Order: sequence, then structure tokens, then C-alpha cells
Amino acid sequence: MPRKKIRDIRHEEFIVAALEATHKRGFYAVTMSEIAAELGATAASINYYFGSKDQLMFETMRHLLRILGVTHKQYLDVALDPKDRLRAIFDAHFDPRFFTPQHCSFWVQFWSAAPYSAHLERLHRINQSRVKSHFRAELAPLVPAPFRETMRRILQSYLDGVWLSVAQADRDIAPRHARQEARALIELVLSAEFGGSN
Amino acid sequence: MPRKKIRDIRHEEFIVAALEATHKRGFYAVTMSEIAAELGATAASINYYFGSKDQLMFETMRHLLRILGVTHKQYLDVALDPKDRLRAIFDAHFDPRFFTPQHCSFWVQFWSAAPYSAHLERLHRINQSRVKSHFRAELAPLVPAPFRETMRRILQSYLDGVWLSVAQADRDIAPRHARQEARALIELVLSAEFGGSN
DNA sequence: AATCATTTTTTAAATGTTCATTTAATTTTT
DNA sequence: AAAAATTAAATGAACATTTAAAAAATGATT
Repeated sequence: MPRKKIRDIRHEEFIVAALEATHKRGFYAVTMSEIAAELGATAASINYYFGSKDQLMFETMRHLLRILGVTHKQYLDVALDPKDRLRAIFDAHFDPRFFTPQHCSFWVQFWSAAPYSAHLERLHRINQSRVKSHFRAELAPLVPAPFRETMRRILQSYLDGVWLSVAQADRDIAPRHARQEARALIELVLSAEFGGSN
Repeated sequence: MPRKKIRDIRHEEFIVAALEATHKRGFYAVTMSEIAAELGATAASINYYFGSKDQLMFETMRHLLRILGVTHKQYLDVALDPKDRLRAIFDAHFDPRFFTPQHCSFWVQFWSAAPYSAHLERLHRINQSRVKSHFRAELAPLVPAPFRETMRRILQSYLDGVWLSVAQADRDIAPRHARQEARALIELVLSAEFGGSN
């Protein structure tokens, strides 16, 4: 069993530190020194490992996306029917591993910054189309084609909106509650009378 | 008829400039000089009128909130029934005067920055509770009490989410389309079977 | 085990840039 | 002439990043 390399340990540590410090101070206001201070380290060592502040933030978002991807897969693996598969998207986003104040606030701030950096924007586009195609695929067996895109956009906007409100801390963050509410919305969407097809 | 004071003219001009420049460069990246340059003016004159950059941004958001308030009132004035009144909230937010790329991106970036500034946070809290109570009031005659809060949060999160996605420019911004979709969601919410009451 | 050379990791301090803000003077309006 | 509006230039603070040196880990050789 090969011991973990220092490089990998630090990589992880600094990402966690970036999440924490960003949550405390804001995406732009947070400084390298503040992030390093979370670990009793020094700003220079962040550059030693990541090269730049931008790169650290980029890697931190990739880390979040990785968690999200793994979590989603786990829920899909136990999904029994199309409705479960649709729920899995929300369950993954609202999983306790993921749906924390730190993550939500980093998430929202990162995406609002994305349009202003080619680097970040690319990540955004990739993620966005991934989520979009998941939604489309899961809605296909559930919603007739003419209504599908509307329903998808409703669900997706709702998902983003929940994050925004959690990041602004005007809602407390019980993952269980978020899921419950998402399920209520899913029921609503699926119970719609699509011109008599249901 | 008293001529407009220079002070008021500049106040407005700089706010428009702030919206435009922020849209181009991002809430944090944008500099005083860039904002001033929109008008062929100089950074110093912003401070002459506003005192500081923070204050300019603050006033800019207040300006948006004022437009929103006025617009909302106009829609309420012509609403004929409870459903119209509920729609009025969305119609105001998605009014062409309001629902522009500049406004949306300022809006989203401002609110994601809000938790990190006491000044901005106060504005956020005030606005948030205003919107919340509007939703509550309009939903009261339409949705039975036990479901009302869930429906309110769904609608409100959706509203925020639409903004986020418009600010990220992965949707084009036809106000008409946004309204249409909001109406679809309203229908969905109101057609729900609340334990047989409908 | 102990020594020492080598590499890796870490830091303190130096650099240099980018602003917001201030100041003092100039231009424009009244 | 007095007041208001505007600017160019100065100021100073805050940072990310670089550099050069110190400290720690590694590992080969006795």
C-alpha cells in the first residue's frame, strides 16, 4: 500500500481551506494568506502547489464537481424507476456531503464569477451541459416531448435558486428538507395534465 | 418647471454606467475608472458624487429595487383576481425594463456579495422579506395553509434561479418567454391536488 | 545506527502592480 | 466674483507572485 504523497495531501488540504476561507470572507475578498492561515501555512506554499490563486479556485470547483458526480452515480445505481432517476439528480445535489454552507456559497460565487474568466467559463459550460443532458434523459420517459424542455428549465432554475438562497443563508440547510421539497416539485411537474396524456 | 439639477443627472448617469461596466467586467473586477470611462468621465468625480465605490454599488442596487417596486405596483393595479396578483410578481421581475442582461448580472453578483458586507446584507434582508411577504399574501387565497410555505419557497427559488441562469447567459433573455414559463409553473402549483381541496 | 549529500517542502522578505481615495488646482456654471 | 463641477496627479494600502534562503525529509553509504 503506497503511502499518500505529500503533494496529494497538501492538494486536498488547501482545497478544504479554500472552501472554508471563501465561505468566511467571500470569493473575491478572500486572500491567499487567509486561505493558508486556515492550515497554519503560508501563501507562498499555495503557489508552490497550485501555481496561482486562480488555479486553486479552479481546482476547488473541480473537486466539488467530482464529489457531485460520484454522489450522483451512487444514487443512480439504486434507482428503480424513471422517477427515482429524476430524483437522483436532486438527491445528489442535496446530499449532506455536498449541501453544506461552505459548498453552496463557493458554488454560487464561483458561478457568478464564471462569465468573466475564460478559464472558469469553460468549466461552467461543461457542467451546465452535463446537468442539462441528465435532466433531459430522465425526463424523457416521464414527460411528453412538447412540455419536456419547459419542465426541465423549471426544475433546473429551481435547483440553482435553492443554492442561491442557501448561500445567502436566509434558509437553514437541512438536506432532508431540501430533498422533500424537491420531491414535492417533482410530483407537481409529473402530475401536470399534459393535454390529457396523463 | 425646475430644471433637473446636475447632481441628479450625474447620479443617474453613473448608476447606468455602473450597470453597464459591471456587466462587462464583473462586480469585483470592475474599476472606478472603467465605470467613469463609460461616460468619458473620471474616477474622481464618482467619489465627488457618491463618496466611495461601495456607495455607488449600493445606490445602484437601490435603483434596481426602486424600478422593481414601481413596476410591481403597476401590475398589481391592473390585476383582476388573486391569480393575476400572483402573476404580477413574476411579471414585474420579468418586465423588459428590468429583465436585461445588465440588470440580471448586477443583481446576481450583488446578492452573492451581500453576505460579506453589513451594508449590502441589510439591503438584502429588507428586499428578501418584502418579496417573501408579497408571495405569502398572494398565495393565501390560492393555496391551503399547510402547503403554502412549500409552494412559496418553490416559486421564490425558481425566480432566483432564472436570474442566475440569465446572468450566466446560458439562456437568452426574452422577457415574454420568461413570463410564459413562470405562468406554466404557476398553473402547476395551483393545479396541485392539496389533499382533495381543489 | 549514524553521517552526510540531495531533494523536497516551507518560509520570510522583496517586488511590483493595481486600485480606491485624496488633494490641490483648473475649468465651467451661476 | 463666487460656487460648483471636474480633473490630473499624488498617496498609500492591499495583494499576488517571485526569489532566495532555511528547514525537513529522504536515502544511500558506512
